[in-house]
Amino acid sequence: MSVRVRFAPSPTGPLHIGGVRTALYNYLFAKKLGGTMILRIEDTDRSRFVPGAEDYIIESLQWCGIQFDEGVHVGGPFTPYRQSERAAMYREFVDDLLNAGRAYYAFDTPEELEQMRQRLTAKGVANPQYDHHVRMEMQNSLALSSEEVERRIRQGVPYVVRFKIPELAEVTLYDLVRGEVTVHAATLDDKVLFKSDGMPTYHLANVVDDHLMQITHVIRGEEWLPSAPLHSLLYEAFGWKAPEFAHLPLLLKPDGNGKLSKRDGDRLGFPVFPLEWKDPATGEVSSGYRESGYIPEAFINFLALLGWNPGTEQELFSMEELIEAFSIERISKKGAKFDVDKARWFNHQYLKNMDDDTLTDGLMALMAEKQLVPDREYAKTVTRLVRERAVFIKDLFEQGGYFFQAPQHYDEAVAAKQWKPENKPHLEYIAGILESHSTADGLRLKELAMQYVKENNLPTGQIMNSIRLALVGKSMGPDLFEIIPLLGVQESAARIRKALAIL
RNA sequence: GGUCCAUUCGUCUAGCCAGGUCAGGACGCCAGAUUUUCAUUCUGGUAACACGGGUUCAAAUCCCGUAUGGACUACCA
Repeated sequence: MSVRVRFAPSPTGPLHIGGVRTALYNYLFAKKLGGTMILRIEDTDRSRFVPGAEDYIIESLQWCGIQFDEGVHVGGPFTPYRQSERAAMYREFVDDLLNAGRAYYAFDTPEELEQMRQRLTAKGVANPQYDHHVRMEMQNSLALSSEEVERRIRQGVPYVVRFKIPELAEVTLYDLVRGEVTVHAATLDDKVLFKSDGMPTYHLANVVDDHLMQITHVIRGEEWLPSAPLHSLLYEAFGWKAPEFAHLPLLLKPDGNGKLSKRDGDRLGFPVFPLEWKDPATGEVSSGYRESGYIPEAFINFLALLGWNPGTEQELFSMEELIEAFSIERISKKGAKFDVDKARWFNHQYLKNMDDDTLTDGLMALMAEKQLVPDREYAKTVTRLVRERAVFIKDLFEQGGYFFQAPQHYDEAVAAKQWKPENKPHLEYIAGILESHSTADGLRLKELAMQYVKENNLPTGQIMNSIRLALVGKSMGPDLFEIIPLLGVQESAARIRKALAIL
């Protein structure tokens, strides 16, 4: 049977990078095995629905290069792929469980539930929950007479349907990442499967849909591990073969411990979302990798290696190479802390491999935002000169802005160290050399300038750095005699004279 | 509190399943080389098997315990 996996997010907000990684691993696994990748939207909680979240999720995954064969946005043989639109079909499965005695009606109000928990806590019960200890003391079809149950249902008393955890010693399931996971069945509670609003809970819906959609492998976050035994029991109760499970380790905060959360990003200065997100209710904006200048391939490469490794020393992977190299066996069990520096390093690697034209496009766009319209060929030459200094495309402007605008001020620390009054006449003289020669011949200019420096026994470093300060405004950039021809000898000389007048 | 999961350099990790290597790589950091600066590049360095028992000639690797961390513990997913 061919492999079928699904990524099943809830449209309750922007997609977290942990979610992106889950989607990525599902995708890599499916493609590696020639399988099918499905996007299913789990929107059974109508109170948490956030407008725009579904589109955001789809756009994010698209940006990442994660493609779907079936799903809410592309259709497929198991449509609809949005659980709210599948609402009607869950009822029949609940009835099957009810008829088989594997589930029961429960009428308890939230207040009664709360009282039960308090009562158990007062009695010193370590783990107060709706389970075999208390189910016969509650308002449900196990404890009530069938006449009473029918009466309540007829009168429209709100109810939920709960799963009756079977009285087994333990439940064992095999996880592809962790091996056997065993829990004592007695510690499981009678989870709600069907809510009083007529919608299924996650537990029911995901099992039913995974079965109906013929999902072969459930690859999801570790936060689902505790409820996996319940799901396993549910498959058994339905008489269905359970899919294989793989629970992925969590993505942790870079500092301290704990699951990476929405707030960490802005607190620590890096995005936790693939795309920028504006909360429709509060208007609060959270930054995204795309807007921060990350190259999607670099982002994906970095993310893939957070919790998985190929077992070789290769670090740089295209999506195709990731697919080729991927295997669930090599997923780590340990949660991974997010490392911003490494993310930046990956971006730098990818940026270095981009061609001049693509980078020039980026620089041109940056300039346009600043109302500047440089000559494209000029911008391309600038790009060539400064590209190795850039981690992000936006750095091209940071690194090469002086090619378009003369420095507005001079770095004080550099000035204090390199700019000496006694050198001023010499700088004046070098400006003169520049003015009297052709822009085209950088090598010749360098020769002349160095010759002058040597003949007069001048400190090379001070002179050169002073010229650099005049042209660039600080101590950075390519070789001076690569800068000067591009700037033009007249402009270069003018900048030196301006600096001489000011400093 | 309870259940479950995890634990190798600061970080991501290889090595563990099939015990025997100076515990390897990458990011970061430090130093050096190059250079008129910055960056790149190159070279070198720093730095880890959570702890305690056991099994064994030999344990990062197998077993037990402890500690620490995390997830879950809703009519949320």
